[in-house]
Amino acid sequence: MKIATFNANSIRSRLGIILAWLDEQKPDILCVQETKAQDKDFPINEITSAGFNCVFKGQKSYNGVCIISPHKIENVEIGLDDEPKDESRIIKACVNGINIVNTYVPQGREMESEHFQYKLEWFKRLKKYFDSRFTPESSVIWLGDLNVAPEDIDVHDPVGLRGHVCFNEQVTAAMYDTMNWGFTDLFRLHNKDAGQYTFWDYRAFGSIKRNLGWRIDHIMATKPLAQKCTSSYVDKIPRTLPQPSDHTFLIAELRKE
DNA sequence: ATGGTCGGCAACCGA
Repeated sequence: MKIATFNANSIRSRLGIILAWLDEQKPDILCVQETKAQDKDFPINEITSAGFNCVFKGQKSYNGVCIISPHKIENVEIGLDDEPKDESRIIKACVNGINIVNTYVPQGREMESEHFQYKLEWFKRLKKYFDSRFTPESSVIWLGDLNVAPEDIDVHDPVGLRGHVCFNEQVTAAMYDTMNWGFTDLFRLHNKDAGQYTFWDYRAFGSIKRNLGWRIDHIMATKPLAQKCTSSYVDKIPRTLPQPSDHTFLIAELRKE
């Protein structure tokens, strides 16, 4: 069982990359965030023509999430339970008996802003969401762009970046609190070294070449699934480049049984 | 270094 997550920053402009990756990697599940397409503009025909099922929810210009799988996608739910539902930030489905919760957590903008408080609150609401549907003994994968780098080893400059909306004590506590409901970080389970990133801010000069990265995308699993996880790693496109890259797929592999 | 660059979408917003 191969499960992956990818922040597309527009699924339409990354469709070629996604279809090539699906064809090559043949994952069981690919979750995408920041599809940036309204439902009427979502490239569903291209994806189904490639042999995949896909459920999605988007909005104009921003956000947007989807779940892609060659398998049957069942029990789809969109949005959080209370208002604002943020329908284009969370989509849930069941694939081969595994519950998949794909989230695009609000970025937060500035520490002092209401948007950051909203981000902290979002993690609390997500914990309730898990609590109302599952138990820690259920088979649940929670993955996506969580917009949090929890540890010093998850950013290129822990001193300079401390206090950023994606790297501070409060936001880490908020993420851990939701994780403590019953999730294990599958990537950290298999990788203890620093400097393993999933995101490079292209606004920073030469961020990719200089490897100014962040690990803000995650794949979490409840205990029963974490026990079956054999590996987790970041797949970088294009592969001709050294370590950092433009596009990163975070992958976790689970034993079938 | 308080900018930088993308993408959506049609003036700026968001990351």
